[in-house]
Formats: sequence, structure tokens, C-alpha cells
Amino acid sequence: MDQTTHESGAYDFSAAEARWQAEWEARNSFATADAPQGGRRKCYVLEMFPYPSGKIHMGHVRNYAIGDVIARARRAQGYDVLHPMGWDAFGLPAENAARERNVDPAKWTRDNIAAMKADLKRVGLSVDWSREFATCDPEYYGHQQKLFLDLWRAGLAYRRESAVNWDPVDMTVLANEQVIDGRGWKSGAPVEKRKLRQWFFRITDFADDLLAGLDTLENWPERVRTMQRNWIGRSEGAEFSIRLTEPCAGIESVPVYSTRPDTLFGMSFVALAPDHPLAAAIAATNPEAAAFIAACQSAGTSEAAIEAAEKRGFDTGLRVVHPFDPARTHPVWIANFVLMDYGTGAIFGCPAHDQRDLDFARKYGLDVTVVVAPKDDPGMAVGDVAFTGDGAIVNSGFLDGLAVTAAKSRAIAELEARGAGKGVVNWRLRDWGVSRQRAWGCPIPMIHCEVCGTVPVPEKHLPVRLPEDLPFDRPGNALDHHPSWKHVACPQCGAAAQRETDTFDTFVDSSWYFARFCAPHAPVPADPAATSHWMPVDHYIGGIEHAILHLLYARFFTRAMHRLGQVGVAEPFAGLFTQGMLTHESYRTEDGKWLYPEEVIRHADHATTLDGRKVIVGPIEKMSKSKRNTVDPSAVIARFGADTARWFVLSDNPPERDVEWTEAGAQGAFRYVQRLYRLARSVAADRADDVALERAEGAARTLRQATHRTIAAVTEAIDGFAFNVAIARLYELANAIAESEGRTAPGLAAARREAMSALIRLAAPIIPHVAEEANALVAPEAGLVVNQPWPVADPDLLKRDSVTLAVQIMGKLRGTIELPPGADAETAIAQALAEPRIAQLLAGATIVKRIHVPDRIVNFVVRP
RNA sequence: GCGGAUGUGGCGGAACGGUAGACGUAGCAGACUUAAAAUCUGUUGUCCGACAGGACGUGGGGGUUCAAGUCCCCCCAUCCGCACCA
Repeated sequence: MDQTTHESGAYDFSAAEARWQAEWEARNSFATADAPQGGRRKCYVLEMFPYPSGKIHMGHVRNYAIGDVIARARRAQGYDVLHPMGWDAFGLPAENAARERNVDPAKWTRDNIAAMKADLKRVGLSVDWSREFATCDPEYYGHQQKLFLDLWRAGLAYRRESAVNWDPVDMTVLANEQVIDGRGWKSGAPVEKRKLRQWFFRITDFADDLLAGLDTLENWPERVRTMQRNWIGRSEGAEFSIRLTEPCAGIESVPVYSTRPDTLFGMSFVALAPDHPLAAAIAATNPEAAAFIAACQSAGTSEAAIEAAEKRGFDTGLRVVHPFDPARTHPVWIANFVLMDYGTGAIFGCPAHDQRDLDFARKYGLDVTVVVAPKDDPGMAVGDVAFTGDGAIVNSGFLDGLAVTAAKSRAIAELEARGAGKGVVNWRLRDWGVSRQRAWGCPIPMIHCEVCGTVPVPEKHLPVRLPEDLPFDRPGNALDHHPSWKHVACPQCGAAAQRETDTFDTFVDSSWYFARFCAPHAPVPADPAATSHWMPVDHYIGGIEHAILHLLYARFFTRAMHRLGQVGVAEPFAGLFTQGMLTHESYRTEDGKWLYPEEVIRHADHATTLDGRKVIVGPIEKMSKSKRNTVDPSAVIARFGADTARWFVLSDNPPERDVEWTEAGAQGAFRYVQRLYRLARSVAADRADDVALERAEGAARTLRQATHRTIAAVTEAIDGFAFNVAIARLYELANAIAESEGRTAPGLAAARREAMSALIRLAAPIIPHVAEEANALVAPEAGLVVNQPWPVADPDLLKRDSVTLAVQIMGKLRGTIELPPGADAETAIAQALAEPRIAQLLAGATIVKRIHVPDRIVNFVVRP
């Protein structure tokens, strides 16, 4: 009896998984070289690296299982596969832990990495761990500082003022997620906007290219490309000045941007962003305006908060002159829905043809003039819905009668002729602010000298290391509070100077790690030869929540590095796959306390606690610690094994959708793993059969056909990331092998061995441990499964002996017929008409049309 | 508010415009067992009817087509993102 079989004959996953993981590690099965290997095609598989929270969760298991299936399948298919792993190790949680529990964020992070790595290793991933690094390694962030200096020298980084959320009680900058309903999450104090000098990357320099590049990303989900396109937000419009009737504080006119210059005659007001310079000038002498602006500032900086807020405005009393009609004047308002960061921070309002303007106009009783008349309703009156479609321009002087597009050009030409403005391309995309007032991040390698200004840290002094004794005893930036860290001599003049105490946004850390993985020990940030070989990432796998920011920043950063000659490609991710989230029922006691699933006994129609108290079963929601509806993968792996966990998270539904963890599903997965092993034992016990595979007949040939159909179907399904479909086909093959047991047919033993070998290799990317175990029973002479090639389907065995066609009358199914594949229309229709039931139903009716789709259907269209 | 997606049996889901419900899970009936678990066999969309057969059925409403889960239009619900969470 071998050591992984219980006395009962059951598969002992625990011993087997540890043994095969050790075996792969001892053989270095997943190590990859930086350079090309003998003409083998390369495949770079990368899952978004994790934040080291300390424990893996089921979302990680699913994310890494998806990547691992692809990596293992590609390896079997003959590719040279790069599949690395690392840690996105800077960020707020470590800092919060430091404050709350007085621990060193570095130690906290290192401990978390160690724990998570141990968890991940038990999942049995085909990862080349020799490439592992964490973004908090001084070596990594030192290279990042070098990259920043390169970007700065290339003019792609600069410093300017920008607003942050300021908590006036805790005296600290808040992240948007720390602002809840306009208040600080801890202090509860209303948040203020405050301007700080901050570092920015000039991502807008690449706006055009980032947009155009999307068209080349054929292996990205269309929805992600659409989201990025909308985010970049290219628009064509007009930028022009609108003259005030009287100057205000020396300001004579207001520049506005509009994508609808065709509706200029429908203008009824001008609206300024609350932080617009003219608004500030007005507020200086008008306390009411100042109060209104102050009220707007408390909303926080997030666009969602601003736009979801009720539209409010303040009439400044100023008026502007209409650019095309000096006789008309319009009021100037300050409005909370106008964004300073978009366009010029001021708009003209045309309520009839813009919903936000209309809502605003209705609220404050402003004029609504229709200037675009829909073709089917030329006399349209506007109620509460703005008309934004095409039509003919009316009430608009020289624009009258034109269509919208023509009117835009005409209006722009007129503005240019009058010297008032011009046609411009505008982008919604803003430059990327990377300064964070946080201590647990990559220090920005700059020094502020009173004499020399802002001076870069000399490269020989990189990395600028974080101090090991960060003081977290008071709010604010611990790096800034450190007694000595920031005080240095100016590298240029030697005078006393101060280090920049802001650190980088952690999105910077994750914007080039995939390039570093290609040569993780190179003396430069990215090794050009290694990145030229491995980049782009062929399959990048992660959550849909990263669809915009992370992916856009990484695309920008790669372009910047490419421009500087540091990586071989401009586009980092050739293929993208976005997975759904893990969800689970949530449970609470009657007094509202959240319960973990393991504290709950689930009955058929209700649930109780372990000691019998009533449990309220909540909706199925995204797993989160706060609701305690999490399932701990370590516990699942200990109970069922890694193979079961991997199989379940891939089997239940398409990977791009959310998956609900269910006990029943896990049990089902567990049964399959056991069943695979039992089948292998059964096949291994078959007596040899001297009939060759090629001469298999009857049940043996049927099994061979099933095997080869499964090979074709599973290969296609895995290529398309349809793991749930691949798994359904693997169930079918297992069923077919089980059915063949005890039967007799020429070549059946050989056919069963063939089927089992295919099943093992096809299932191996998903459940690699039991696949090795089964292989050791059935075909030990073939060597480890990880070194075996992917099975290939024999086209002859994919051919069907006969096909079933549906026979329809008026599109309704009325019967089926059996035909040889490829039968022509005449044969099919004749046979359909010969069916007694069809003939009966057609009797007395006139057939007006006969439709035949080869190997699919016959449909008769009849008249009674 | 804006942008993007999703919706099919009790549940997860499958389905080049061509037999809706593959496969799994749950349920029911049976075999094995002292018993339970495991395993195996059969069965299961709803309604009518006898297992023949029929009607209905893919979030709701309309349309295109010989034929619609699939294409088009409108609506509803849920989820993701919104620039300092990662």
C-alpha cells in the first residue's frame, strides 16, 4: 500500500499535496531563465500581485488559480513560461496598524508576507519564487527613485498646488475612502479642502497615445477598453472667452470650454467652479459668496461626492455679454457641479440641451431656450428632460437651419474670426498626482534647499531609505515628524536643506513591477534585453476593480520607460483577464452581531448558531471582514486540500463573474478529486489488452471518441478562460471512464488507459497534486505530469458517426431525425417528411418554405 | 450624478441566430450497509394529462427573423469604477 492511500482506499490529499509540492521545488520545476530558451515561444503569465494583508482570502485563491491553470497549460503546450510572484507592500494598512498597535510597519509587513507566502505555497502554484520581491525592499524602491529622477529630467514629473482632504481635528490628510459623508472617519469632523504643493506625472502628455493604444489591445475585455476610453475622455469643442459687463477685481472675461458651441445661442447663464479664480475674487468682497464656496469645500474631493450632491448655486450678481449678440447679457453663478479640473473650470449653461444645466436652471428659475429642434418635433417644448440628440438649429441667428455637427464648425469658425476663442481638443484625463503625506511608502528623492530650490538626490545616494524608527505617536506624516531623517545638506551648495517628506502613491509601485520581474536582480530598474524578451505580459489577471486606474497608470509608466529606452515595449499587457469577486451569505444574530460561517449551522430553510440560537441569513455579498462573511482558505485547504479549493473556485461559474463560496460546492469538488484517484486505481488494475488502440471497437471506440472530444473541448475552453466549461467536460470524461468499467470490447483496456492519461493531463493545470498522484498509479514510466506534453486530439476520432437534426414546423420542435454528418438538404428534408409524426402534422397544409441547416435543423413553413 | 457590466430550473451555470437547461449542486426514489457516511442506479423547469402528448418558459415590455437566451429599442433590479483603499 502506498503512503498516500488510506486503509479505506481514499486519497490522502494532505500527504500527497505536501509531497508533490516538495518534489516540484526540489526539481526546480517552475524556474525560468531571463533569456530566451532555444526557440521555445515565451508566455508571460502574471496575476496582479497581492497586498500583504497577512492572510490569503478566497479571492486570492481564485485569482492565482486562474493564472496557474494558464501557466501550467502553456508550459505543457511547449511554451517557456514566466510566472512570478511578489508583494505590493506599501500602503495605508501598515500605517494604520502601526498607529493602532504600536508595531513597526516594516516588521508588520514582513510578518504578513511570510504568513501569506506560506499560505500561497500550500495552494501549489507553479510560481518561480526565485523572482520574488516586495515593493518595500530598498532595492526595489531605490530603482523606483531612479526612475522618478529619469522622468523628472525628461520633463514628465513636476510640482504644483493641488487640493487634498484635510481633517482639521486629526491634523492629517485623508484618503477619499476615509471621508464618509464629508466627515473624517475617525474624528467625525467636517473635512476641508486644503492646497498643498505636490508632485505630478505628466500622464496627459500620453493621452493621445494611451487612447490610440486601446485599439491594439484585442485581448482585453471590450468593457475595460470602453471604460478607459471614457476615462481618458477625448472631446472636441471650443474654448473661448466670455466678457464680463464690468471687470471684477481686474478680471475682464471668463474663459469657458464647451463641446456644444452649436448651442451657444441657447446660453442662459455662466457657471464657475467654487475654486475658480473669479469665484475667489468675488468671495474676497462678498461674505455670502465666501460662505457658499466654503460650504462646497466641505464635500470632499471625490468626483462622485461632488456630482451626486444636490445641485446648488450662488448668483454672483455679475453679468456677461453674449459672444455673438452684444445686446444679450446673462448672469454669472458659482455652481457646485462645475469642476475646476475639467476644461477651464467655467461653463456656459444651455439648459435646453444639457441635463445638468436644465436641473440647475429649473431649480433657480433661469431661462430655457430651445436652439436644437428635433426633426420629428420641430416645435418641441422642454420640460424636465433636456434634448441632446441631433436636429436643426433654431433661434440662433447665423446658425439657423444647420445640423448639429455643421453648426459646431460654424460656431468655432465665428469665434476664431472674432478673436474670442478657438476649436480645441480637450481631455477628461488629468495629470497623475503622486505625492502622499504618508510614511509607509517610497520616499520621493528630492531635497528642498532655500538657496538652490528643489534639487534631486544624487544617484549615488540612492536608495533614499526610510528610517527604521518612524514615530507614529501623533497624527500626520511620521516621516515629516522624524527628528533627523529630513535634515540633510543640499547636494549642490552644501547648505542645510530638507528632504521631501512626501512618499509616492502606491500605484507608482505597481506601475512597473511587471518589468522588474523579467530580471529581478538587474542593476538597473528594468533590464532592456530581458524585458524585450518577456514583455508584454501575455496574460494579466486581476480584479475588475482595477479596470481603470492601475491599468492606465501602468500603461503610462511603461510608455514613459519606453521613451527613455528602458523597456522594449510601450504597451505592458497584451492580454487582460478580469475576474469577479468572491461572495458569501452573511449571518447575524438577532441582536445584530455578524457571525463567521463556521459559527453557523445551515439547515434546509433556516440557520442557527452552534448552540442553537436563531441566525438571520443576510444577502449574498462580497466577502469582507466587516461582515465576517469570509471563508478562510487555510481552513478549507486543511479540510479538503488545495486541489479541492482550486477546483471549486474555478468550477462553479465563469471566472469573470462573482462566485459564491458554498459548502455543497466544496463537497462536490472534493468528491471529484477523490473520484479521479479512484478511477486511476481502477484503470491501473485493468488487465493488459493486446488489441492496439487503433483497432478499438464498440465501447472502446466510443470511449476513444469521448476522450478526443474532451481533449478538443477542454483545450478550447482553457484557451478562452472558460474554466467552468472545461470542468464540465472533465466531469463527462470521468463519467465515460467510469461507465466503461466492467465492460468488454476489443481494445478497451488500452482505450481506458488513453482516456485516463488524457484526463490526468487535462485536469492537471487545475488539480495538479492529485494528477501527479493518479499518474504515478497509471503511468509512472511517463514521468511527472508537470513535464508531460499537453494531449492532442486525433481529428479522425472527432468525427461523428451520425448527427441528430431537429425537425421544426413553423419554428416549433416536432421531432428529430438521425442522419450521417454532412447530409444534403434533399436527403434531410425527405427523411423529415418520412417521419410519421411530421407527415401527420403536415397533412392538409401547404408547405411554403423548407429550411435546412446542415447537421442542425429542418424547418417547414406552412400555410393551413 | 456620470461611465461600465450583469440578469436563464431550488441553486451555480451551458447553449457558432438553429432541439433552452450540458455539467455540477440540491431534492426525490431505490441498491449496498446492523446503521450512518461514502459509493452506485433511476428521476427532477412549470402547468395540464396516464410515462402518449400538449401549453408555457431565459428580469419586464415592444420589434426584426422561417427561427431570438442570443440581434434592435424602451424599462426595472443588482454589481463595479469615479482620480489619496489596494
